[in-house]
Amino acid sequence: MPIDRLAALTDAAIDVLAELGMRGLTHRAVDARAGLPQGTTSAYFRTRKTLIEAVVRRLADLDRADLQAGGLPADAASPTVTLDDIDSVAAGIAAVLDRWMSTARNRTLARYACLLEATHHPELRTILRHGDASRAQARLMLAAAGARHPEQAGNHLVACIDGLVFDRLAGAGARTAPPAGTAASRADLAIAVATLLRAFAGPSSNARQPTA
Amino acid sequence: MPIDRLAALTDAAIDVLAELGMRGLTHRAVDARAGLPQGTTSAYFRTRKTLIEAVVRRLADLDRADLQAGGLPADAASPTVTLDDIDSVAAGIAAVLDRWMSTARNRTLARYACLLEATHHPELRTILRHGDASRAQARLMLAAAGARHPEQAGNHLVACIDGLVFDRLAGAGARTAPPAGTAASRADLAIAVATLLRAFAGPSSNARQPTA
DNA sequence: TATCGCCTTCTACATCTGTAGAAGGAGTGG
DNA sequence: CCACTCCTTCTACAGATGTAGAAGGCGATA
Repeated sequence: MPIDRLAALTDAAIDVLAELGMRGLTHRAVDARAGLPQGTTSAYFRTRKTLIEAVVRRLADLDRADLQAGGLPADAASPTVTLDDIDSVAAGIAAVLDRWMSTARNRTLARYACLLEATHHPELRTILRHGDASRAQARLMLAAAGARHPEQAGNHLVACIDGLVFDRLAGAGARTAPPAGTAASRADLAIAVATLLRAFAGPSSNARQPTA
Repeated sequence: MPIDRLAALTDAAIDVLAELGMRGLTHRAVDARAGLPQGTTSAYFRTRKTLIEAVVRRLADLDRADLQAGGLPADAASPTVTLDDIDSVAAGIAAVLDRWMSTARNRTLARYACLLEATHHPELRTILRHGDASRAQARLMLAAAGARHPEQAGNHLVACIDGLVFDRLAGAGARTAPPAGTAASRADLAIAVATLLRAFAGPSSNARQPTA
């Protein structure tokens, strides 16, 4: 099983997923998209489930590589990023997000499709731990900044940032927000992210703790 | 075309969509779910596209009804809600969100599936203006609270709140956050929403404006 | 009551999809 | 040169799916 063949197939599958949706993800569609003869995908992934699992695994791998390339340690063992200059941190995060929405648009859309799929296929959830590394980073950042409940605040922060991305890709933001890949998009995102960082790092996020 | 029959079919379709995903949404599956004889859905919605459009329309209708029942004016002509007591406003919003994730879970999941679908079917986007009313409300609230760029801040706010919901339904929050429908869930959501309201209403969200 | 129109239900069928296995071919070791 | 193995490609086929139209039933109207 040549590894480049597998990568080509799973990458094609990710594109198909992004462009045709979960419904369009078929063995034959992946063959066509990859420019490989019919039957190839079926030979490598005998069942559809294995195909989807391969996609999910590949998404996780690509995300990990992405994080490392962006300078953030994926294992979160070393807290490199601090909140000394919130605006520059926000700008960095905004740049990553903007790439997710432009260059890596298909990958991001495919990930959302898989997240939705994991809702009724729990076995995907163990692989698709999207954002786990980001979450760990966020926790460390917020803890270092003095947040009183960094775990909770980190979860909220990452969920909100994800919401910004989803909104621009699939929600109303697709109409209203500046188009991805532009400086305006990054600026708008940076404003939102900076606001979030300040909010969740500051004392206002510690007003109360859930009582139950 | 009896209206109750149509409603039964589209409601069943929403359930199918939430439980089986876009791939499982077939005429026959809707028949089965609705407990109606095979061929019924096919008779009412000759093509699959009309079925999906009916689902999207129904989702929009249900959302509108939901907002009105919740006391928020759907047309946003009258700004009833102010930010005088942020915590109580946040608690109210949290209650609505928690209902979306428990009682109305299927509907919410179906909406996300349709949003993703609208990515490659633009004609759905005109119908599925999810959150438009909420956005208008948010703008008014933030403007009344003195935000400098209420339009932008409102968009960010609604996107973030949606992110909180999506995270709990399909993301990591499904594992980490307190289960929907409980007081703990509402409390946790209320903390996050209050933080967001304070952040986007306050001056910190007005640090800069996109330059382009 | 007979006829008509409409709503419902059933059936047909071409196409698509998932999955398995056969056929072909290139490289390797004897 | 032959046999063997593995990878690739092709073909088969059962079942699902989208869609159209026929058959059946039921109330209204003359």
